[in-house]
Amino acid sequence: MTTDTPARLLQLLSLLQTPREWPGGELSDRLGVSRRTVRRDIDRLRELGYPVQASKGSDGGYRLVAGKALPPLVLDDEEAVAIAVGLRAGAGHAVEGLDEASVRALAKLEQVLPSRLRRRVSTLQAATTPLTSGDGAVIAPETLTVMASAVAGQERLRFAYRSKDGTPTKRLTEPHRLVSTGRRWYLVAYDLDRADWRTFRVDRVADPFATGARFAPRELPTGDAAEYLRRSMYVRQEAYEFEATFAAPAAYVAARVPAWLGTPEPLGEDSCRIRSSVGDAVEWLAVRLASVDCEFTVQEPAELVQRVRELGARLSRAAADN
Amino acid sequence: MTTDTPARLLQLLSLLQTPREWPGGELSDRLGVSRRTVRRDIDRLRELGYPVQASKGSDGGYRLVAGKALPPLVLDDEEAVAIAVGLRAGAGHAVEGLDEASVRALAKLEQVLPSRLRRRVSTLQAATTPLTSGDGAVIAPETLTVMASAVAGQERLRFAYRSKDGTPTKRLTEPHRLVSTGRRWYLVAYDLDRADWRTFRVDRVADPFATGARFAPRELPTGDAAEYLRRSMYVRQEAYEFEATFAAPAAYVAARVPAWLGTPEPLGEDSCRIRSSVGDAVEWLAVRLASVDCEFTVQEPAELVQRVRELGARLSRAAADN
DNA sequence: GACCATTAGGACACGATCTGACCTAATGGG
DNA sequence: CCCATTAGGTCAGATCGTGTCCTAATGGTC
Repeated sequence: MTTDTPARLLQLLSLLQTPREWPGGELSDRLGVSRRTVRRDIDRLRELGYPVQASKGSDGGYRLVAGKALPPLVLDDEEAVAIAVGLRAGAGHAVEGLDEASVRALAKLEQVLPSRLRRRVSTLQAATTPLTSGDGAVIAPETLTVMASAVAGQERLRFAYRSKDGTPTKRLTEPHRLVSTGRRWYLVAYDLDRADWRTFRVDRVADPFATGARFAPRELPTGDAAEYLRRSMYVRQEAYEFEATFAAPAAYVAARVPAWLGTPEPLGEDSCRIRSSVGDAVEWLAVRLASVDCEFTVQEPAELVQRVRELGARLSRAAADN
Repeated sequence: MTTDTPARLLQLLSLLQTPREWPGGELSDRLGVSRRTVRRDIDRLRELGYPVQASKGSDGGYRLVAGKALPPLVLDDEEAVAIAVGLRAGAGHAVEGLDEASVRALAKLEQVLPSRLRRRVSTLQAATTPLTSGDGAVIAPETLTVMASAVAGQERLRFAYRSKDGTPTKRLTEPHRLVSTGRRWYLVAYDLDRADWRTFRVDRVADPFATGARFAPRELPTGDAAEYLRRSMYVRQEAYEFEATFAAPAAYVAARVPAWLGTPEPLGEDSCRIRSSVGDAVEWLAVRLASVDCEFTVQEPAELVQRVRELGARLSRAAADN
């Protein structure tokens, strides 16, 4: 009665998202309108493109099914927190090509997340393994979401940056795009003080802050942000070539190794090899190989071999002592 | 013009969820109504509880900020896929107390996920490390979501179950609740053939299928599903006690170990100890300890010590060969 | 087969609501 | 100071939504 039609439609949408059948009578009770109006509302939703499936007969009812477009998701508190925590935990090591969308979704969610839920998210998140790039470079999820919002909103971004040799600087930028390379995050931005394009490693960024000042997007000289990043990476030669052989079928190994690490090529029935290039996360790679749970050998690089040897010795000490 | 008011409100809500400022003029253009109507719509949203912040002056505009309640999330395709993949990946090892909500959110999302996106999700998900309970027991995310839907919709659930000694059986149940114990998933359900309550390990379930037949919820004899599970677990005595000492500050270790594994207690400036009980995931625990990246020793149980020793020897071989 | 539940939708009348076109006021930035 | 923005009042007319009647069709159960 007092609630108007649009509000009722939203409420109806949220009810229908519960995975169960709703008889018209129950809906009309909940919404406080007549059955006829409920039918009309369902019609309206259908016209809007949300496919409401109806089953006739006794214990029939309405139910929202998969359609062409995704309806607005109506989440309860716990579900929202679960998604936020899940995305934060996964933000660093998500599937290739999906991490940017993941951060965008997180930014969208956190933009409207009530503060009480925000507190719960950060408490729970503290209980999880922190977001590390593999070699201990920790990225706060807030950093990523603030940056993603600034990119989307075309707002200038101010932050502190620790350059490669460790000297701290302050930057004022026009953020262009956030790019992830499997394990590391980069910001491609126009540096206003230096009057040129730069790429920044996100794990070296501190206290990012959207100034609120809008800017008109510039044309990136190379065209694509990912390609621009690849070029500037290429100059720095950040990759190691590595090679490891496993005494197990390729499928077995593939299932236990993240895809961006490379695809195992079969060397026979019970043996396969991965050769690929990887960033400088040699420490982390050793542990990852150990978790495959089969015999293996490492060929290159020397650093990795050395690291595996050390880890083996450490484990032997751990078991021998006491 | 042709779109009616509720549709326009939903559209407006989706526009405002982009993290940027929207001037009234642009909104009125996009929505195809007059500026005055946009103002009125904004008013309506505010009355519905969605806090729309407005900034005056040139380049001011509207923006949706965090309020008391969570507005319906309007996601684009990529964001939806990112969330689905993220939740699937995290469903097995989510933070304690959040996994059930996480699965619920996933079920809600997948219920309305268009089929083209569903395909993308499963492709991408295949590229990720599969969902394992730590000791190789793999759970398909579909299994969890089908079960969650059946629980929520009070529909009977039919599935194949591999009992402890490996014999396959078929079950017809009234699913009551899905419970996660940090690393393993259980379904508490009323088994119709056996006419009694049972708990099922989800990793032993195959081909779950909601029959569509509704049922009236029964009273669980013990009251709480989690408590019921705990009792039937207690009988089976599934836990090992373990103890490990690290040559690093407690904070350092805490940051590199999942919280459910236990909290490190400081033993001095540069040393700490974790003692806790854990399921039967000894193989996996050894790798996890190795990833802490500091010297450590393992005291108990004997299986874990043995496992660490083996892993050390394997790594030494891996580095020595070639 | 009969019966009962459900969804589906037409017709109509009354009232509520929505919209656009005018106003004026207030505010922030350059 | 000027220009952009948001904010809101008022009014007339059209539009829309609602509840109360109908009737039809369908699926399950006894």
